Amino acid sequence: MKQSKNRVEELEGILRDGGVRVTRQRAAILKILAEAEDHPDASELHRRAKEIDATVSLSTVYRTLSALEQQGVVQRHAFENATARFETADAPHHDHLIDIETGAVIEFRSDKIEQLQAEIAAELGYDLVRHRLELYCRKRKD
Amino acid sequence: MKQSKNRVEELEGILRDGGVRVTRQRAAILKILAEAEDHPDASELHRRAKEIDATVSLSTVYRTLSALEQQGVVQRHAFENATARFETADAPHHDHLIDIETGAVIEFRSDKIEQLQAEIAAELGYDLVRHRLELYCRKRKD
DNA sequence: AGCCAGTTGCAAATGCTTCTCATTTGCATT
DNA sequence: AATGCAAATGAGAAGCATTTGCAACTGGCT
Ligand SMILES: [Mn+2]
Ligand SMILES: [Mn+2]
Ligand SMILES: [Zn+2]
Ligand SMILES: [Zn+2]
Repeated sequence: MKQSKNRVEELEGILRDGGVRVTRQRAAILKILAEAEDHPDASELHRRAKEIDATVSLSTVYRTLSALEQQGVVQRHAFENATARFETADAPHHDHLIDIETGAVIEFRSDKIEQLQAEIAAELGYDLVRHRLELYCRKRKD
Repeated sequence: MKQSKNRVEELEGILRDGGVRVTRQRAAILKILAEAEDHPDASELHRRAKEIDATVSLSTVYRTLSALEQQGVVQRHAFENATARFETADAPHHDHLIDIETGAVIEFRSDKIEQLQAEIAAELGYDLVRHRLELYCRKRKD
């Protein structure tokens, strides 16, 4: 709670510095994003944001998410046949494992894979700018 | 040319065996798919298929692609903000590098990465069913 | 307090993909 | 070769997530 408040102020600062106004609606969306521990989509964020400020419209959620994405504050994910999902970009880079039975999203990180990807790109004459790695899995039956 | 003809007949056989009728339209779409050396989207496949059979409709392209996908004959890819792209599933598994400047798609395969992915899933208590790995790159300036 | 470009809500538009339905067709059977 | 019928087709409508146009509002700076 304390930290998420600081987080929100930090995010608001980033916006202001980027010449973006911190409106009532954006403050609500930022708070929701900072508090989120999952990977909500726009309509879920809208539902949550309305609890703070009932006037927030879905358009503004989308517009704000796009703005935050451009500022590098938020990351957008497009998992297999699903609507776009979002998370704040404060945590260090990680990839996702999706439980194809429940839809649960689990984060992981493999430095080896990260390195191999850069090597592959280099071998092909490219610089790796970003990547997408998603593991679609089923819980192991033991 | 010779091989692609055989490939088409092979594909038609797979369809027939799966209880799917081989229509004029589907034959055209299969031929186009077998000949394709890139990763065309539905509308591009439609454009190409019409050169063989002008009556093919975009609806049928989509319907046929879905059918072929279910039969495991075709694979669908959803690259970053782009329409779905397709390729036949006869080649061994590989992942893709996308040139973010030109849109070019380059195929690659890393057995190390493939193995690491399975290991990561296992460590988290899951069986890896399928995955998606895309490298978004820029050509190296030397 | 006053200004004004940035922001908003709403509704309409967008773009890809899927669906509906009347009509046609593949193909197994005579 | 003719028949029967479920599967497949074309055309357009519908679906759905996301974006956009616009008139009204407002954050943040004088
Ligand atoms: Mn995450
Ligand atoms: Mn490929
Ligand atoms: Zn990664
Ligand atoms: Zn792979």
